[in-house]
Amino acid sequence: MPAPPAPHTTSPVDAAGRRLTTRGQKRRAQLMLEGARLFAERGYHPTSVQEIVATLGVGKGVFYWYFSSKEEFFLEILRAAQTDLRRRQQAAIADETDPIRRVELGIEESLRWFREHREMFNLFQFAITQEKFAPVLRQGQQVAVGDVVRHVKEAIVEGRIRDQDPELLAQAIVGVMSHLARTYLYERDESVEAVADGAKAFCLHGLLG
Amino acid sequence: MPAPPAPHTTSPVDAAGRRLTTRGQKRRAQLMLEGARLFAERGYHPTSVQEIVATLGVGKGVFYWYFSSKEEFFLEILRAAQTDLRRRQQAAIADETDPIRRVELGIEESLRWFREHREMFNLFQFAITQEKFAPVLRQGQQVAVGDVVRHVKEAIVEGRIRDQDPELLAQAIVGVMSHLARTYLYERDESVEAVADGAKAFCLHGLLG
Amino acid sequence: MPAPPAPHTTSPVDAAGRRLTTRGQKRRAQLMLEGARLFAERGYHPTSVQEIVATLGVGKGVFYWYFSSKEEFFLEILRAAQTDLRRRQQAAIADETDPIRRVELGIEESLRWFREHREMFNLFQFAITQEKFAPVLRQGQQVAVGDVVRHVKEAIVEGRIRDQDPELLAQAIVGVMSHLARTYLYERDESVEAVADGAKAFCLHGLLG
Amino acid sequence: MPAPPAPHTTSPVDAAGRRLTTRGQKRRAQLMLEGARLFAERGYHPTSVQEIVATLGVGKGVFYWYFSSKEEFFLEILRAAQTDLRRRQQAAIADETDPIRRVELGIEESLRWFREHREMFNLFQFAITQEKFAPVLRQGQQVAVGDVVRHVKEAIVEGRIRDQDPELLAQAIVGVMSHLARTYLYERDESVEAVADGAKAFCLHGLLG
DNA sequence: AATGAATGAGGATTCATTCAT
DNA sequence: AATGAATGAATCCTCATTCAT
Repeated sequence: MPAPPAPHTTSPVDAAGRRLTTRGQKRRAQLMLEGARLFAERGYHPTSVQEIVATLGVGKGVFYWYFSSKEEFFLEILRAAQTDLRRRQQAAIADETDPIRRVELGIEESLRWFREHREMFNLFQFAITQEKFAPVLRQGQQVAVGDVVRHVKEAIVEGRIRDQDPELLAQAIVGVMSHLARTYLYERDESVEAVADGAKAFCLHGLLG
Repeated sequence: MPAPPAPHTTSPVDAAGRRLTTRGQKRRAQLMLEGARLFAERGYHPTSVQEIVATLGVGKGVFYWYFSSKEEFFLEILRAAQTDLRRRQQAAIADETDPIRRVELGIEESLRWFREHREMFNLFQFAITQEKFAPVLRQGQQVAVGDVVRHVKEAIVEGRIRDQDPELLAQAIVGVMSHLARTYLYERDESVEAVADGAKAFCLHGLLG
Repeated sequence: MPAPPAPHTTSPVDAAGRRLTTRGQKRRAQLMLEGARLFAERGYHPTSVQEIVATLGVGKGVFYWYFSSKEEFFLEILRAAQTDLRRRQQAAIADETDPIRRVELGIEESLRWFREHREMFNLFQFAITQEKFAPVLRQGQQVAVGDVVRHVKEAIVEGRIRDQDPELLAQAIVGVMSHLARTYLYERDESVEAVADGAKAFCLHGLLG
Repeated sequence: MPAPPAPHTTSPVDAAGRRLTTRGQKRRAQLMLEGARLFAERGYHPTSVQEIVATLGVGKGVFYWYFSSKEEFFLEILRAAQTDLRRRQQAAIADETDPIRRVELGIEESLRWFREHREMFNLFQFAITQEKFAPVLRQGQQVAVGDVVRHVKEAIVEGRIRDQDPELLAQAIVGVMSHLARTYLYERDESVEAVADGAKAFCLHGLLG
């Protein structure tokens, strides 16, 4: 199966929708990086636009040149992160044909990504609780679940997984992964491999298996 | 095994630590109920103290008579909810001696509680993302995990569960439960029983079992 | 010259003008004492009625039983202090016939009183700057100046003081006294005697004398 | 003796420490002028930031663009006034070599300054009673006293003033001056010259001289 | 005489956003 | 593209005062 085409990402634009120069793209990216960091550290509401631009040593005008509002800015961060995470997952399983291995590789790569993007975990978790942001999050998660569902279905067809609701299984996997990521990756700073092994074992065999 | 004594909850006090009259206790509870509802609906930061008291038709001073700050108020809500959830879990498993059944009953009862207290789910989720509130949440979750760990250990001793890190197993269960609660209980409004069955099956047997 | 009759102090009343029981008088005095202390320590505005009653461990109702408002309460404190100071000055000079000695004794006794009532100094100073309270203060100071003026006039008649505006001299004396009290009595904690000697020397001879 | 160089005043900055444009400096000065006026008229606490900005017809944000807090704003006013007063005193005595004349010129010029800056007198008086502001005031007063002390010492060396504690003398002079300023300059609206003459006479000769 | 509870106007401060330059 | 300045609604919280009991 060929790797799916890279998701069509719209090229970065300013608040008025104009395409950006190279320098402009750098600024925009800088803002999003810094914003994600600060939002993760202190929360969305407690972080002011002022703080974000001050950290970069620029004026407030810059922010509103690139983003139409704080809310849109945050959404943009969420979207970009989801896109990036998905790309990484896809790349990780591209060469694997065994559906169960694909699930395992997906878990591993996801944990690796979350390890590298600590900030985003809290941001996702927060976003899901706010009506304004939840839709974007849900959509992204649905995509991720959809990916897993495909593998699970394949494995059910092959008779390697009991015949159950594939989506429920996929959701459960996502639940295990994200909770273990928070607990072991962030709170206890354990290695991706250790956590991934635990997650894979539990997801495949449960308590009794 | 006798039901454990109800945890000694300190009697409600006002912002200055004075004990409350019956009327006062009622007001305090009213505020917390309404506060939880509003925080869940619109978020902690977007909900103002003004809105909370306005909903009850009382003056702003009332709020600060009972709570020293909005932050403390929120913490109080979190603590009370955790205490209540735990009480319910304990009560549900009190008469069961089989450790694996205990885990199952715990899952069921937790989902039932979350179904009845929709508001609290989002609140917990949000709280865990904010440094100010996370400690309280983590502590409560640690207690819950500790409960599960005890059952799992027992079952490992009895040779009914493979010998693995009991805490990791417990954490995975919590992860499954909370993610399924969000997805199926809240977003899709399914029945507690259906979700509980799915959760139990996954937790006990995993994908392959 | 006979000692003037003790100033007719109206007997203490509650906020509605009713005469007080012995116990009531004690409470009232307690409140004023504590209020003066707190007002001096943190300022009039920054000190809340709540704090005053809390220090005495009583409810807010008590305060409003005895005083009709915070403002009136403060005025009452000022009046009582002025009355007390004057009584002490009068008593100190009662037996002295030499007008210049009388001025000296007045300076000494005033400094002694201020030493014993540190709180009141700041309160007076503050009150004089607020339009609401200044009239009471001015009136009290005018009385004090009037006392000195009488002695000075007498001394001028006797030819012992140069013929100048007696009030200006009296005011100057008051200025010296209060500034030296602040600087040496409070800020540097020197003895009443030392400060009094300095004040007397300066007031009698000036720089050149 | 050449006039000392004007004290190096740091150029005005906004609340975050950034240097200001010409327009910004004007605004900042405007705010301080208006603030001093209002604080003097109604007191520090009874005057709200809202009132200050409303008087200038600007938004509340303007205030916090230039000053980090109401407290800091007040301190800034105090500091600026003290600096200005000192500059005037220095300028007034620059060309005079006789130490006693210097004291006299200092008294005169100070009274003139206070006449022109009625607002500041009350502000100083108030500030000295509040722990938050007193340090700044005391420091300024210490500088003023130090100036006088120098002249007095010189005069003592020349044998023109009796050998006494020069600082006590200086403090007494300050006391006379400020009390007479309040009484005659403000309450009775007399001329600077008349008050200055009275003050000088008293300070040089005292009652008896 | 006294308390706990309530009121609600008002205070300092923040902050997303806009605008002139 | 970017800045400094400005806006003003909204926020949390305080506090003098009142009231029912």
